[in-house]
Amino acid sequence: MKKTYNTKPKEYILDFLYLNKNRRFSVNEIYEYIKSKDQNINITTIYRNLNTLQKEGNLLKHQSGTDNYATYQFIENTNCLAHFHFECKKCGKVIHLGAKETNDFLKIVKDKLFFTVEPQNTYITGLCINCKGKFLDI
Amino acid sequence: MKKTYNTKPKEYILDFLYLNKNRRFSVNEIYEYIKSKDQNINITTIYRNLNTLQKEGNLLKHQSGTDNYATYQFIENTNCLAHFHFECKKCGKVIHLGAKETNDFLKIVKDKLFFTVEPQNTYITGLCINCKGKFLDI
DNA sequence: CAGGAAATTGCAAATGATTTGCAAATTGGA
DNA sequence: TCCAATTTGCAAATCATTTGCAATTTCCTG
Repeated sequence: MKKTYNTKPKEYILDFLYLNKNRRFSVNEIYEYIKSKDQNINITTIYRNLNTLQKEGNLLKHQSGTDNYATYQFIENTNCLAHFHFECKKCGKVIHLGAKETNDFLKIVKDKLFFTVEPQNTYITGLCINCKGKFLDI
Repeated sequence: MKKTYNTKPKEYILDFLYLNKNRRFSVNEIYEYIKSKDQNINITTIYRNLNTLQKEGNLLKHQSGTDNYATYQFIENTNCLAHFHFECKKCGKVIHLGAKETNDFLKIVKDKLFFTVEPQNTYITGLCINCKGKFLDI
């Protein structure tokens, strides 16, 4: 097992993650956040730490078809193996569907299509109740 | 309305698309395909044509969190407004869930979570019956 | 079927996010 | 306090994708 050391860059990065649970953010957002705290941390360090966190399974990495940069997402609830997630494409809010409703649906998918879904990785986008109606530009 | 001209590069690109409906492919795959036909077409031209097709709504663009290149997908069935799609992450096969099952599920999502999904844009990944069991490297 | 405007292509260079090499600095246990 | 292992910062490299521009192609019109 590899040793790990606690450092100031890591600390600031984790601060950001805990302040921004469950929503997507870019590397640059972290960079600006840390700069706003008057800390001078190299963006390479942020990339490296995020990659490590992702490999350890603590962070999801997304890449949209339109933006040319990745976004990351720190999931609060680690007990997400058994349900779907819905993410509002406007505000980024993540909503967890109950395990029963998820499983009822997945059973239908499996029986009809012989298709096996891994719901922990499944984010379905749409609009939450607050943003619906406000959001016009597709 | 902008005019369009038919050209040899376009022709080869469309050939590829029709031969590879419903599965993800990379720009480089098209490039290699056209080279294998002894045609010399600049990769920039492929990029430009795919971008146009995407803007016209005839092509989906995906970007995974791990690969650092985009993939595209040419959807055969244009009547996909009312159902979910399941895509096998190994072979890329796309399966269409029936409209009834889709709507039953979306009704539950809306009633319970007040969340509105747009199913035509929803691709849920997992494993199809053929690939399940063969696929080990997460 | 020749002329010409508009679209498209090819090429080279630019862009921009992300990664890598390496030396210097930091961490935390002995 | 010492030291091996890890982590950081910096600069340069990488690599997919985009852009500028001149040359070529398309196809409509007379």
